[in-house]
Amino acid sequence: MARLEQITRQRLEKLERLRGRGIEPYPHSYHRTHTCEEALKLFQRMEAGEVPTPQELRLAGRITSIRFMGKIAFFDLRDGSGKVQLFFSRERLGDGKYELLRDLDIGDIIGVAGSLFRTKTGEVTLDVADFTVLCKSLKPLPEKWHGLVDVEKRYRRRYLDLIANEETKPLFVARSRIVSAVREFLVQRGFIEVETPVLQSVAGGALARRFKTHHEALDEDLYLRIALELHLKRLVVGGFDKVFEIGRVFRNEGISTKHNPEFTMLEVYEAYADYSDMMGLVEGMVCYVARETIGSTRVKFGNDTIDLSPPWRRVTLREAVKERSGIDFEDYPDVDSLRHKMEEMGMEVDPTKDRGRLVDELISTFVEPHLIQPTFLVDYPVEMSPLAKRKRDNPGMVERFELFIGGMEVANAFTELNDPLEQRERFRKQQETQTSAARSVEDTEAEVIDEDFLLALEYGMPPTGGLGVGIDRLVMVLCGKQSIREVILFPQLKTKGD
RNA sequence: GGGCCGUUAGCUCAGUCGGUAGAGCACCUGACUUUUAAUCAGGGUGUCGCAGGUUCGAUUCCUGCACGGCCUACCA
Repeated sequence: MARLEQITRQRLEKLERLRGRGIEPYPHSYHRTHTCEEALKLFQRMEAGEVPTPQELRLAGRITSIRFMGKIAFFDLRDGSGKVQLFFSRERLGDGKYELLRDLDIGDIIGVAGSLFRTKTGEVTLDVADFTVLCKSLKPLPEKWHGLVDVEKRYRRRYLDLIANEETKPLFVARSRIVSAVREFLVQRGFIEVETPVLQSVAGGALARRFKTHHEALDEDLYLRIALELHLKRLVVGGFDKVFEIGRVFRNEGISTKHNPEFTMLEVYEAYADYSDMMGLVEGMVCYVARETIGSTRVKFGNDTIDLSPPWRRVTLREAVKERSGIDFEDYPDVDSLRHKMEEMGMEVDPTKDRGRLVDELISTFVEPHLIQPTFLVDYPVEMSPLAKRKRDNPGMVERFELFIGGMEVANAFTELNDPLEQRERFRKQQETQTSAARSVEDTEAEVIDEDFLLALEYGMPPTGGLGVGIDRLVMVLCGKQSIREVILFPQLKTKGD
């Protein structure tokens, strides 16, 4: 700490020295003519004789390296686009201005004006005729060679990670392009993007512990949404036949390499479609996004290479579970028999879990870790899926699939249940099992049935296919990152006082 | 919630079989007109995560705590 204080003190002294010479270290603006990248490209074109040699360029950026050599000096200047080397000479700048360089540090932001040339070693460099301090930095940057390694600091001070580690910024640029490509794909197909409330009096559409908040003026408890589903379906009722939303949802559950309390979800609804159509849609979308962003449908993920080119493997949930665990859950039609079977196999089974949750446990224990290549698990038991329509030929099952890639659930889709009476009944059953499942204390008030949603269904929702995609996980797959924190700029960490 | 591991200078890391620490980068002083991990000569700047315990003495051993990582659990 003392070292840091000392460095800050030294920099404050430099700051005062600059002020003493009538230089404002934090001016309001600087009008650059080019970015670093543009400048380098321009010079190549100049050398090729395509454009005339310009008189003067103005660049601005952060100093990332300083090499003094007596009467000359080389700095590296970095902006959002790239890096350009700067050349300063006492001869050109004059004694007074050249001496000012001594009060600059790595990390300071400056504007420079000058002309480009190639050094002896061939690097395109700006011969600086004048420079302007744009921001004096008071803290030393992480070391240039190793960058910032400390994972906790990388997440808590992402700005330092972005400055110090070259690979961080491109990753988040890639994330941005992935989201754009998703949007493009859907918009091209006639889907309309909408925004629905984050603050909800009934947080439905999924079963997860909610974040609670309070609106003062209304004097009403509200919850952060845990899914986009119920509001988007209201819009389908209202005539948005093809609609989607990309938005943050919030789940008050554990944090892990695959879970962040707030994460980005895409939900798509298409009237007159069913889950098979959604399968084709997500297959096409992921493939399109991969080609548009990483330029390939093959991607390295840990020790595996994932091949995203369609068609993807489709296997029924029942077969997958049977294959991996040896249990055919159709043979155990009620909770007790299934639980006994699982206990027989030496699994520790939570006695409050209903049959749907037991099946879910079989999936996550036996099946999910093996689904590295894109795989659709198809046809789920009705107990696990209160918002999905029953299969045409098997009323115990629903038309639903989950998409797994890299051992993670990446998407979930179903043929939406649009029978308002059955929907009410399913909610009611869900509420029963849930209260008996002894949820956590703050959740004992359990899920209230969303009456307004049911009312909407009573007006009539066309047959509809719905799809949800975990955008963060999709980014993980496409960028080959095994922790969700690597693809979220500011992942949730515990507050640390210091 | 449980298990394992980590926390030493601004950054990246050594180290002390228990005698209060050291290297590179960064930083400070000086030299240097084509450097680019510049080089050369000097300079060590630290609550060794926090709190207890054992001990003549703890950064080191023990216990607890905090934060983080991985695993596990939880998780429609």
